[in-house]
Amino acid sequence: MIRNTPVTLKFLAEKLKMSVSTVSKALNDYPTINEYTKKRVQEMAKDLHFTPNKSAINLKERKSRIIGIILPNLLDHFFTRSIYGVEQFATANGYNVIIRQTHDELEKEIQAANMLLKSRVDGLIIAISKNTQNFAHLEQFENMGTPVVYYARNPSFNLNCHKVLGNTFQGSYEATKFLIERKHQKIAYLGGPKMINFTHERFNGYINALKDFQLPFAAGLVAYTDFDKESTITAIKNLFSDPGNMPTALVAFKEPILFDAMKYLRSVNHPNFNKVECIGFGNNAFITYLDTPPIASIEENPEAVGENAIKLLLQLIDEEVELLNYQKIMVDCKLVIH
Amino acid sequence: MIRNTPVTLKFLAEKLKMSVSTVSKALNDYPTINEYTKKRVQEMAKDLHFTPNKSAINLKERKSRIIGIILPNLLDHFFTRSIYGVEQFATANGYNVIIRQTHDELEKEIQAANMLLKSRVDGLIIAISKNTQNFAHLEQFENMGTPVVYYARNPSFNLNCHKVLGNTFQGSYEATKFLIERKHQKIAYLGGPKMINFTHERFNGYINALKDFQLPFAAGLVAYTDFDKESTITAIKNLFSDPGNMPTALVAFKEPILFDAMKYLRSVNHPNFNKVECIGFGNNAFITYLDTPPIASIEENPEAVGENAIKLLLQLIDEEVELLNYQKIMVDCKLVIH
DNA sequence: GGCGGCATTTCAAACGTTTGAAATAATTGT
DNA sequence: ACAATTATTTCAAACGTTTGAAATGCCGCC
Repeated sequence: MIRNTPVTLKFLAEKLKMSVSTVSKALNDYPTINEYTKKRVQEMAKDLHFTPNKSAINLKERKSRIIGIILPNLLDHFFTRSIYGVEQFATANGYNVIIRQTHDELEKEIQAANMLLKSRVDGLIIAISKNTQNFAHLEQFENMGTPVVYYARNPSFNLNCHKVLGNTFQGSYEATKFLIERKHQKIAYLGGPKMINFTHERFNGYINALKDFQLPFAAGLVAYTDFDKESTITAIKNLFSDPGNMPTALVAFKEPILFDAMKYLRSVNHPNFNKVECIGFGNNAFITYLDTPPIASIEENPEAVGENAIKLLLQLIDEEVELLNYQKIMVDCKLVIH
Repeated sequence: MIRNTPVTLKFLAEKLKMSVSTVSKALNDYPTINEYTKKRVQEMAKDLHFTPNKSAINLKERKSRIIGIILPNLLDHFFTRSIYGVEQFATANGYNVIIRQTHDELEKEIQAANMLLKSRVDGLIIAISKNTQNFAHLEQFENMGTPVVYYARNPSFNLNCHKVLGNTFQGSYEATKFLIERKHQKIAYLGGPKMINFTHERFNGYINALKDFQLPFAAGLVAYTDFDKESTITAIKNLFSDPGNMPTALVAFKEPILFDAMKYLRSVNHPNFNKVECIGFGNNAFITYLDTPPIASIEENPEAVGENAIKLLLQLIDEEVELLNYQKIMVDCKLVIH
């Protein structure tokens, strides 16, 4: 049986022949309400399956108890895992989470931002798309006093904002150092899209490790891919083209890229294939199923990144942290040896 | 600069020295409003970055333009991919999506359902947890006239409800048939948790294919796992324990399970290891990176499942389909040969 | 019997929007 | 010039909740 008249406070009040405010206060356990009245109201509410209307409460309280999260996609394990951290902590604190994917398209990001703005989310967590250079659609939030935490992807440096990021420099450094300690002399770096800041930070980690251990840098040992298979193969061809400068190890921007690269090397029966020791960012769960897994992975701890982001956001919402007192939180990576 | 007074219709009205209703109607392009007035209002709204308050609109319109999704988790590629279908279609129709994970715990499912009920979602799409036997927490929605679409996981048969499911029987049948046509005589079936209806439907597909092609059924060729590695290994040990009844092919409930199984067989150097031809449900993108991939995969088309679910839900919301006219939509699987 | 004081309930406004009905202003025709 | 018509704007109520202030009822006490 479907109920036509919705069960509202008013409806309960009429049934019980008392005022709306009494009902409201009884349900919210006000001390001025008579115990017996409370019991009557609460029983009736239960019997009729009363559920407070959140829209009304939100309107009254000028908040939505919703936090928005904008990210490139959910197929990338980093983001999926990061959401785990966010969702768990958010729901434990009574917040719902609206997730919007951008597929790395600025247009979709703007659309999502506008929709979430209208929905009056209490806060926003965002991993910007790789094309985001202009932040007007995100600054709107702060103009309205809605806190925004940038996470996972680093916006351009001149933007003042709250950030929670993987310490990608450190991860890259450790991986390179690890390979150096294994006596590699020619370590290649396969970067991601140049639009993503991490590409350069990881490069810096790589280059700094080389420097610290007095290894020479060779431009021929660095190449970039745009995530798609084609450009990865082009990049890997370039890296392994100079017979006098053949890499024996590789640090890759991301594991799926690394796997594409390894697969290509194997498919062309590259003479050095099983000598090359590889490390990629990610530590994908599927690695255990590979016959020839990379020697190690850089575990980025996405759950911790997500958790730090939501924790900071909730502090900003509760004004435990000043909105303009910009925070930067770095989550260290961990080298996992397979 | 953070604005203290929120930009509301009232605020605009005061600035423009006109009534709230004129402003509202101007922004909604009412024909009775003077063109010049409209222009003035719209410009002012733009200048002051007016964004209508959704909570207020929701309250007025008695809807939220939010649809809820409850599912076990986001790490399973099936669900992640299914969300893609839902989200795309939902946002194209002006709906936001709130996703809640249950981690297959009934308690969390109930919690999520109650929260979404309070939030007055306009509709719910749910893949029930493996422990869901009682549906009281979900029937509340229909009592309020909020449509619910069960998807991906099949609730118990005596529940009258809208369903969008993968045609798991057909997928299982095709896979088995394929293996039979490759002249296998001893085909094993590795099922999932017995609490999940699909486990049995897939078994039926398997058994029917055997029957149709006059292959005998052997109880020793069937085993079940509970998703975790340990029980998978126990199951696979059982399947491959009888030397007189050694399987030469395997249909598995899900690919990660299959990979665990294959890995185990390889690790113990099982004599039959590279003779066994395997097929699992999923068609995981990762397969391309395996050195010894399964011979084929059952592609479940999760995006299509999600898309059908949201399409049906929107039709129910728009009352294009009667709420009590229960629909059952089956999405066929496709055998993908590697 | 009237009154202070307490317990309990109700009033009324507010949150920001929408919308049919009513009011007002502008225009037309005669 | 004035009613009749049309164009435009405003009023007022509603959506469902919360909450401080005001009202009511009840008790004992002198």
